[in-house]
Amino acid sequence: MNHIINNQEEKKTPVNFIHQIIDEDIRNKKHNGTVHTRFPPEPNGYLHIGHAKSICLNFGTAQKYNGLCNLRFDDTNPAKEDVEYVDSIREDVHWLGFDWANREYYASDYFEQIYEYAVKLIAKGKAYVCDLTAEEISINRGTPTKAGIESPYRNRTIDENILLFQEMRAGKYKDGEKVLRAKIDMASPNMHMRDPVLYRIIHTDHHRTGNKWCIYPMYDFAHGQSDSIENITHSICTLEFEVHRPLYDWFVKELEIFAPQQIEFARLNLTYTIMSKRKLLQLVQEKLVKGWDDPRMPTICGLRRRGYTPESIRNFAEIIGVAKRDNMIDVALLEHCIREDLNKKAQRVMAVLNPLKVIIDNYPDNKTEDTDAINNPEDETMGKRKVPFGKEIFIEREDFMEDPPKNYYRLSVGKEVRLRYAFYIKCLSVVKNSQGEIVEVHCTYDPETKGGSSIDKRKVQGTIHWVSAKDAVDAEIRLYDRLFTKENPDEAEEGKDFKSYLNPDSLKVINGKLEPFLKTAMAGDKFQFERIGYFCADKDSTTNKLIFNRTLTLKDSWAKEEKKNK
RNA sequence: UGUCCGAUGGUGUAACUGGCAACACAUCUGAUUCUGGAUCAGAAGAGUCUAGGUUCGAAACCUAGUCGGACAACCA
Repeated sequence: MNHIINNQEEKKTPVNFIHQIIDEDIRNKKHNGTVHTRFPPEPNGYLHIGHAKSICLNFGTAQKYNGLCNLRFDDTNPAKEDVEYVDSIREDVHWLGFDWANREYYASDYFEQIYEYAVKLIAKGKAYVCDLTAEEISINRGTPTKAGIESPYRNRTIDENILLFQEMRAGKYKDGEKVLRAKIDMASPNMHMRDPVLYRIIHTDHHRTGNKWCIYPMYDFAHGQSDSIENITHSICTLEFEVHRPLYDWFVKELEIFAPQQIEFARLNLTYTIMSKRKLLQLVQEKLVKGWDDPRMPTICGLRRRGYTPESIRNFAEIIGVAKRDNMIDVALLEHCIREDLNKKAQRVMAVLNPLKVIIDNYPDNKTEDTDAINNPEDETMGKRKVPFGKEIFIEREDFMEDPPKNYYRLSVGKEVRLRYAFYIKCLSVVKNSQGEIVEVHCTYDPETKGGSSIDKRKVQGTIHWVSAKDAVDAEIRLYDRLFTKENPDEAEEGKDFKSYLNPDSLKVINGKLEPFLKTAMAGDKFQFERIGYFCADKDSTTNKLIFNRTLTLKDSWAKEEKKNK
């Protein structure tokens, strides 16, 4: 029985093309049916939602096929890399919910082995030391439509090459003076096969190997070999490496080592978001955001601070699928994923962000009482709490209107609404200041409606949230919105760049009134402020100052309605 | 005037590998509701880039074209 259900479920979930390839490999008993993947970040920046897609794919694939997934740092360029990034990457992958046990590897762990591979290539007459400058090499490489020309150093003897390469390693030469190149084909239609550089000289300390090396392998000469050393069966990467695959395979063949299979998929693009590490770094360095973990950033740490859950991000990665065509996914889908998750989990609470004072004229002057509020209507096990009620309360300014449109359910003079979990109140009058702004609303309450329902079952159209003025807790609320105003900020018009489309309203800081339950909120705690949105306590909070980040608003069909009428 | 890759509703992903396009998001109705949330029911929206071909039958296979992307760091 169980079996049948599982089968049906499997049919329902579409199998992406990578898993189809793996299924086929397993059928053919390739690698004895085992699957071993890796997630290979370069520690030169923080991970973002695009990496999350890759992480979920690599670790998820290993899980699905009962295989393993390594975490491997691709640290072959000491000039750009740093331990700060290593630490953040570790933290983010863990937070997303994946574990690599003791399989934390570094390409730099393999430098000695990779060096030996290079020597082997030289010995086979398949690599040579070249004295051309970077610029000369670039010119000689030709263009995609024009063949390159061979380096004058291409035909050095094997012995000479071995010696020179040893000397490079020994530090005899300055940065840029010599490189080791593969000897392949300067006329290849694939630019990457035109005698690519294998090793370059960089006299810079490496975050792990210190000053042990002054020559470092290039990506192409390190990545595939690292995969091979780790017995990676399926080396999953993004589309731009597709043209590198012939070179990847060439090294494996010439070196006669274990052959992983490189498979490429399309990277994630999100509307109203930039994903380039370089551009994200620019936002941080130019202080256009407050750091890598600014809640507006698409970084994992930014999303975490914004209030996203790992589950929601994993679910998102699952839903968007994996394919080879370029894509631009609507952020609304990401937002749907977090709403769906938080709706099930978030503690409900009442908070007033734009307070308007309401005085209940017929409520006894010094009385206070508790009302019972449900913590999460989606999850009974979360129980109830007490919310204090009194003569003076705050309600949301938007929940009162002097001349409301016909389908306005909320409070206005002469109308009755329900205060959530408390009483029905009816508005009598308003008090205005000299500018004509409403400063107070006077109401009467019906003592027979405690808890929020009346004995006579009379209907009220609206239910609004409130906070007892006397008991309210003040808090700073950071209202975040999308960082860019343009769907694709990378597609800049003439004379503009992505920064021209930064949303000036991506952060608004206000002060709100919260129900006292929130007093003890800890950084990272997530709540639904009823009728407003999802919020989470920020790490900037202190014992005497609470700070909340808005993760996102609730869906608001009234706002939609209002927009339509305009 | 190169090589490689791709093209299915607004967006993304499917289609048991040849049997007349499904799911999710978004959109719009309606029901329901002590959150204008959630939930439930429903609607609209593509005939699969184009042209040929193979076939009883093509989104799928073949050919040509069109459009889009990647590739000319001593970056990854």
